[in-house]
Amino acid sequence: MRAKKTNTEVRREQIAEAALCLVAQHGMKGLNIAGVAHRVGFAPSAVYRHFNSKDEVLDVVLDAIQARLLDNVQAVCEETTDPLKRLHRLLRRHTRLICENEALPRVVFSEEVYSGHASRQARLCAIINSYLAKVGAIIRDGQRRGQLRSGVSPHTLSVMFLGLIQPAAVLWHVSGGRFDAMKQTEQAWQVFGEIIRSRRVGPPSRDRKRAKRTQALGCVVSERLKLKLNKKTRSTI
Amino acid sequence: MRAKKTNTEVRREQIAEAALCLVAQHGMKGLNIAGVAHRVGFAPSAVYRHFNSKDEVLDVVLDAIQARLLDNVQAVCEETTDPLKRLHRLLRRHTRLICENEALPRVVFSEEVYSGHASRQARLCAIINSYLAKVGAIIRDGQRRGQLRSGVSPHTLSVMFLGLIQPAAVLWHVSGGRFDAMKQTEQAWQVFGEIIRSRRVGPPSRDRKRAKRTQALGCVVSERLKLKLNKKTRSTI
DNA sequence: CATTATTGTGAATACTGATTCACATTACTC
DNA sequence: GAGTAATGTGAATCAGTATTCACAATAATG
Repeated sequence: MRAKKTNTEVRREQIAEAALCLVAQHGMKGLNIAGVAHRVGFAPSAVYRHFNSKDEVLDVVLDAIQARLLDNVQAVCEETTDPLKRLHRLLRRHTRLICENEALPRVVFSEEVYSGHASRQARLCAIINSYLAKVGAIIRDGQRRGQLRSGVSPHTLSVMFLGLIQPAAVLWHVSGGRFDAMKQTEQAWQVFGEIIRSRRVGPPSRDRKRAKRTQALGCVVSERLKLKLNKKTRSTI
Repeated sequence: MRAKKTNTEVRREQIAEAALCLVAQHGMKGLNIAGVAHRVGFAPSAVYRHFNSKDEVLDVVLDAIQARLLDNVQAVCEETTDPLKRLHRLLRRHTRLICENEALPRVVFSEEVYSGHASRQARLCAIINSYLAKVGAIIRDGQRRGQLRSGVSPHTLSVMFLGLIQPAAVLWHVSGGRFDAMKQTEQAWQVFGEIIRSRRVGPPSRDRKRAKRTQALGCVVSERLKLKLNKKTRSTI
């Protein structure tokens, strides 16, 4: 039974989808031309009508991953304008995305992307940075509007934001789903959210007369610490 | 020139070291029997005098990684008894460990460990959990001694602690060392340290008469939040 | 309908890497 | 020093997988 002749654009999408699916099920070692072809309903050699090499298939897989990550940011930005809510929702979305698509971490951390091919590693770096930039923009916006604490660079905070998700995702993954990543990130958010909320800056505790709080959960940070943080604010990336 | 006959115990260590070195230089794909043998000064087939399979080589590599991680914890525990200092130093050590040994993330996130072989994935899970348990013990100790805030489970905080390191390490790695992971974790520590320091628990801000701070950088957390966090405190892992 | 470009197929190729094995050499034991 | 167990070697085997190619079928075009 010969496969029906189908337009290349359609085939490319089918192949990308099949690839993601295979990775989710069997990891990157399951991402072979024969497997992809079989899943599409192909002979292996047919793949080469639509891609020049396996590497090109991986490239479109990365495209798909980038799209999903950035779509999440856009979605939360459309859902609400409150920076805290945006971050909270993004946290949830991101966690869910990773837990529901095992393919993502598998591709990202695969030899071929994470530490193999230099050009793809650079692409991954660019993807992460574009994501961090968008998260950073949300944070910066919140700082300007006075809803998020200033005194810590948005970039540092955006990396910390990522740090809420990553270990939870890793644990979820290596525990075979037994670790509750959503619960962990939710609890971590309570702690993290507490510290990124804006608060009045007060003097050290010896002189606490001027320390006034404007938020129910406000914290006090010393001027000294604030300066210290500001000095180190620019990352080299 | 024939390699000198050497005791199996010595050979096993040499092979494990060679494997780690190869992974650091060329990633997991560089970890092949021929490469290991060449680095030891062997013929490939000689490896099988000391290991039954490549899988067993990977197992001792995991042993080595586990040892390095846990050694760091023990080291900081011997350096100081102050929980905050312990965590801070562990953060530095861990970051340095990962940045100086690219092999670690490459092995941990490799297909063979992270998502391939189920038994090795379980071992990785056990390794991470033993690490988290030790970090959690430091935190619990600090809570009991009143130096770290209570109201958040040590486990949640230990995962967050890991979250300070992981994204920094990932960025350092994919940026080819251009991202300054030490700087990032140091800045993140300033923020994180601020929130895990102990503070007196006060009522919501409406009734702030009872809110007293015992620390210069103390923050106030509502009873409501504290209860909420306590409820979710036990992880399922 | 005839032509042509596109797409699909199966076999063949080439390469990589783990593993085995019969045999050689060396250290150790008595 | 003879015998034995441990270790090293080179060649061969086996399996998997990307890739190519000559040819077949099909859709599109005129």
